[in-house]
Amino acid sequence: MGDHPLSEQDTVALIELMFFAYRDFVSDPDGILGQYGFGRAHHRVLHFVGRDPGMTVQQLLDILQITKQSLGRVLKELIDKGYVFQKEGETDRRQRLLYLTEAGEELRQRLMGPQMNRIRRAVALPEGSAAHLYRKVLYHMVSPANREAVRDWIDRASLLGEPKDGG
Amino acid sequence: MGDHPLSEQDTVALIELMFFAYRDFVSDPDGILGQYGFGRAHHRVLHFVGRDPGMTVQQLLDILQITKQSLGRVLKELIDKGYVFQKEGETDRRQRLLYLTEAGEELRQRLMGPQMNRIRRAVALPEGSAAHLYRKVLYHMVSPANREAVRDWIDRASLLGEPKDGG
DNA sequence: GAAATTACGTCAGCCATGTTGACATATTTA
DNA sequence: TAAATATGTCAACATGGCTGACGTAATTTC
Repeated sequence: MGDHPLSEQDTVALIELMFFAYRDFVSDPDGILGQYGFGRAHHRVLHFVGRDPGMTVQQLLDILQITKQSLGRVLKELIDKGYVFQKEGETDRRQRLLYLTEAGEELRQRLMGPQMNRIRRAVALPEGSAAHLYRKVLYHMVSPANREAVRDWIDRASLLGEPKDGG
Repeated sequence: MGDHPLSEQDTVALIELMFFAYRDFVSDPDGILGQYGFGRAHHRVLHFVGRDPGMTVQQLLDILQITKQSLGRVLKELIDKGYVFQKEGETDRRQRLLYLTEAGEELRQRLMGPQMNRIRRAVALPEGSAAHLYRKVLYHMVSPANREAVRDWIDRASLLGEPKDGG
């Protein structure tokens, strides 16, 4: 079942939909971020730190796949403006564990709202269980070399109900 | 059926997958583009012009949703390096209709190859008809205000088998 | 205990690609 | 003839990537 490859037509349509969907997907947060003098890069940091409070700088770099210099710039701004703070690691005092302040968590939620609505709207189709399939499809669109890291993140993140510390 | 909204957990996982998937989705073309001294912006122009040869500059602007100054820069480079050429409109001589040269079409195909593989791989799941659902999901992730334009594009592009002109 | 490695920060400069605002030219429409 | 349209271009600026180099504190290794 289902190993008829997609037609060229259909495949190209999906490529283009990926472009349009992503463009609009990030447009809501972009508008909010502007009010704070932030950009997309700040959003990513807020999001992932909020999901995994106490993560190290290196862990964040691994997820974002950018250089520490790029991260440094936005991280500094988030800290200076009071949305993120750092704590010295207890077992390894070289580490600067990352946490959101209350304002940071509020902003993170505010940014996530429209995207959650968008996802829920998109997945709430008469066909029903679109969510499961969609998740699989997006997962398989990640490069094989990155899948373990992505799966680790998703698995680990799903365990992070309560903040570990840092208030 | 299926109007139970997605759990917060699942929704956030999809938001993150969208980020990871898009990041990797554009990574293959990025590598190729580097060899030509081009970037993502050039890719978009090559792609859409190749899909709709003879389109006007304004049509391209509407699809990309960028300013004409931004487009102007990359378009000029693509023309100077011989991947795109322009033809005066026949009915309206103010227009500069856009076409790919042979080199442009070759590069476009080369850039599209890895993305087609990626989509086909992602959609070829045991569940079978993921493609249809996936298309719907991505479509519904486009902002309502943009859906008509996106649908128009997809519909129109599906009719463009043969180039209209321009050799 | 000295040396190497690691985690992190920072300075400086470069590049790609988006933005706004202003202005010019040719052509079409009213 | 006047106004609107399609396109191009100049200048300045912002964001967020990048490389390369260097510094410091802490940990690990020999």
